[in-house]
Amino acid sequence: MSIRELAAQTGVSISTVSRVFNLPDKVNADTRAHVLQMAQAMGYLPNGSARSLRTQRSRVIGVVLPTLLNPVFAECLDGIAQAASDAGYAILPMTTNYQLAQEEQAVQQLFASNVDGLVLVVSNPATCSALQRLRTAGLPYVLAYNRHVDHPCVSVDSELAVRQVVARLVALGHRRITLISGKLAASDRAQQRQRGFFAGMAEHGLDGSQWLEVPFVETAVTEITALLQGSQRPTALVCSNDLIAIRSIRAATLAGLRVPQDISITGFDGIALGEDLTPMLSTVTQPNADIGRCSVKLLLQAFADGVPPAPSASLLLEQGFRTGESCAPAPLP
Amino acid sequence: MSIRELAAQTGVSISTVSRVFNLPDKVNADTRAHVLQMAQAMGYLPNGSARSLRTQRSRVIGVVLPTLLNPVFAECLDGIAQAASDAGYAILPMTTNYQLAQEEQAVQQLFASNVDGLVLVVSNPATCSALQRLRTAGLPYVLAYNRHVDHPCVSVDSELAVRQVVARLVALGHRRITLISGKLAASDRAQQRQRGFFAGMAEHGLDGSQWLEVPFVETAVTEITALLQGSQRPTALVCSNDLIAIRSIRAATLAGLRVPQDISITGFDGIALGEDLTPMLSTVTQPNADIGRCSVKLLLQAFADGVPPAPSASLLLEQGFRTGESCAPAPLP
DNA sequence: CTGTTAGCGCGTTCAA
DNA sequence: TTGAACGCGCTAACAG
Repeated sequence: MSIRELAAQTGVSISTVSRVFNLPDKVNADTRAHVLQMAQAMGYLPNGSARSLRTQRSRVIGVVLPTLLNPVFAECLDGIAQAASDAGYAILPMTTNYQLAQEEQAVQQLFASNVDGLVLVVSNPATCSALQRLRTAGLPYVLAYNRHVDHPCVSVDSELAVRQVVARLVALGHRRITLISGKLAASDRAQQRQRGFFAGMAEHGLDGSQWLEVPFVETAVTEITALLQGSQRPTALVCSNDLIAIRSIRAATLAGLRVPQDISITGFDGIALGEDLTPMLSTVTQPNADIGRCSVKLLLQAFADGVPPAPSASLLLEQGFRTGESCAPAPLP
Repeated sequence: MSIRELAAQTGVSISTVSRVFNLPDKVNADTRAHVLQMAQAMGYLPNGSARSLRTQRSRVIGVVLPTLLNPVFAECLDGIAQAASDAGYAILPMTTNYQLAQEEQAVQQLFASNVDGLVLVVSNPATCSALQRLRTAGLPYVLAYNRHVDHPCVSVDSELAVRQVVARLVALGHRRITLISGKLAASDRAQQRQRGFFAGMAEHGLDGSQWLEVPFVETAVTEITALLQGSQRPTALVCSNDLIAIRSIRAATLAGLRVPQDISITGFDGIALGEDLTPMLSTVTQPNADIGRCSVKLLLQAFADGVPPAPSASLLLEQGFRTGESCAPAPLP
C-alpha cells in the first residue's frame, strides 16, 4: 500500500496525498476528507523508511542505559518512552552493562540507525569518547543521571543528597557510618555520592574512611556481612543505590542484626518497589520518570531549535527523602 | 556521507561498496580491505532508512509490554534486546499499562514503523483484536507469557506451577490458603494461575473459595491487611506475581504477623530482586530473559522461513521453584 | 570479480 | 489549490 496506489484510487496526485498527511491546511477540505477516508478504507500508512530517507529525520530517539535490571533505569525509560510517544517519536533502547566498550558500540549502532538524537546514561561523561563523536557529528544528545559541565545533563544533586543523609543519621545518634558504594569506575553517580559521603562525615567531624566498593550487578552479600562483624561494626550503612541497600539489609539480617533496631540502612534512587518492602526503604528519592521525560524534552527543544542542547541547558531536578523504616536512632553502645 | 561519496573516494563503484557490506565474500579481498579502510577513515555508515526502503525490511522488532515497572517484563525485555542485538536487529518497545486500547494503539504505531515482526505480551490473546490485524496483515508475531492455542506463544505452565505450589503448602501443613490474584480481566496469566489454585485446592480437598483480586499497578496493602485479621485468617497466601507477594509480605507485617513463622507467602515470576529480599521470596521462577530470547528466535526463524510463526511452534519453557524463606510449616492452631 | 542502472516510497520544489 | 518531476541512499538484477 503505497502513496501512489492511494493517489490513483482516490483520483488525485501523489503530492496531494502527501500534503494531506504533512500540510493538511494547504489542501482543500473536501479533497482532504476524501483522501483520509480512502486512506482509512485501504489501510494506508505512510512508509516510515521512505519518509526518513526523504526528510533525513527518523523520528527515533536512541536510548543508552547501563541495564534494565535496575528498576531505576526501567522507571526512567518509562518516562522517556512516554514523552517520546507523546511527541510522535519512537525510542530505540540499548543497554551497556556499565561497560565502556558497550557504550561505544551502542552509540555506533544508534548512529547507523539514523536516530535524531540520544538520551544516554554513561559510566563517566568525562572519559566517554562516544560523546565526543556525538558532538563532532552534531547529533543532539542529553545525559540522564550523569553530571558534567561540558555536557547537557538532567540529574539531581547527588552529593548534596548524601551529605543530607549523613546529617540525618548523625542526628539519629550514629557515629560509625560506612558507605557501601557501587563500583566507582563504572559510575560517576557513585563517585558523586562518595564525595557527598566524605563531605558529610567531615562536616560532623566523623571518620569517613570506612567504605566498601561492591559490584552493581552481582550481589555482594557476603562481603557486606563480613563488614558487620565485631563490636566496632558500623551502626549505619549509606548505600549508593537502592539495590545495594536491599542487599545490605539482607547482609545485616544474615549477620544476625535487626534493621533498623541494630543497624540503619539508607538507599539512593527511590525505586517504587522500595516503598513496598519490609522494612520500607529509607532512601533518597529521584524523580526517575521525570528525569527521562525532561531529557526527551530537552532533545525535542533542540530539534525545534535546529541546534544540539547546550551544556548550559542542563537541568537539576529536586531529589527528596523517603523516611521509610530502615533507619532508627543508633543503638546504645 | 553516502555510499556514492565513499565509492568515488575509493575509486570503485557503488555496488562494490554495497557488496563489501552485504556480500563480503563476493568481493576481492584486497578491494574489500581498501573499501573498509576508507569507510573507517571517512566514518561511513550505511543509511538504515535507505536500506529499509530498498529491501522492505527494517531490521527492527516491535515489542509490546504491559509495563516496565514490573521487573519481570524488564528482565524479559533485556533478553529480547540481547537476542535481537545479536542478530543485528533493533527493538522498538511500547508499553500498554495492561490497557486494551493501548495495546491496539501500540500495534498500530508499530505497524506504521515498518517493524519486521513483533513480540508482545497482551492482556488476553483470545480477545485481542490487534492480533487478528497482525495475522491478516501477515506480520510475524510471537506472544510472550501469554498462552493460547491459536497463537505462537512462549510461556510456562502457570497452572501446573500453581498447583505444585499449593501441594507444597499443603505438605507444610497449611489448610487455609488464600489466593491473592492480579486483575483477571487484565491478564490471562492471572487467570491461568487462578485455575491452578482452584485445581490444586480441589486436589487436596481444600476450600479454594478464598481469594482476593488486587490491581497490578497500585499497591493494595490495606485490602490484604484486612484479609489477615481474625482467628480464621489464612496461614498461607499464594500470590499471582512477585510484586503482589512483596506487597503481601508488607501487609502481613502491618497486620502484626511474622513471615514465614505466622504466615507463608509465595510469589510467581522469579524476579532477580526477590533473591535479595529478606525474607528471600519463595516463588515460582520463570526464565524471563529466556522467554524474551526464545520469542525473538521464533521470530528470526520465521524471517528466515519467510512465513509467520505457527501456533504449533509455541514453546513451553521450564519453570522452577525457589525455596526462599517466605514459606514455613503452618503454625500450630 | 566489478560496474551500470532501475526503482523502493516519499516530500518538495516549481509550474500551472 | 493541485500536479509533474526529481532525488534522498541504497540493493539487486543484469551485463560485462
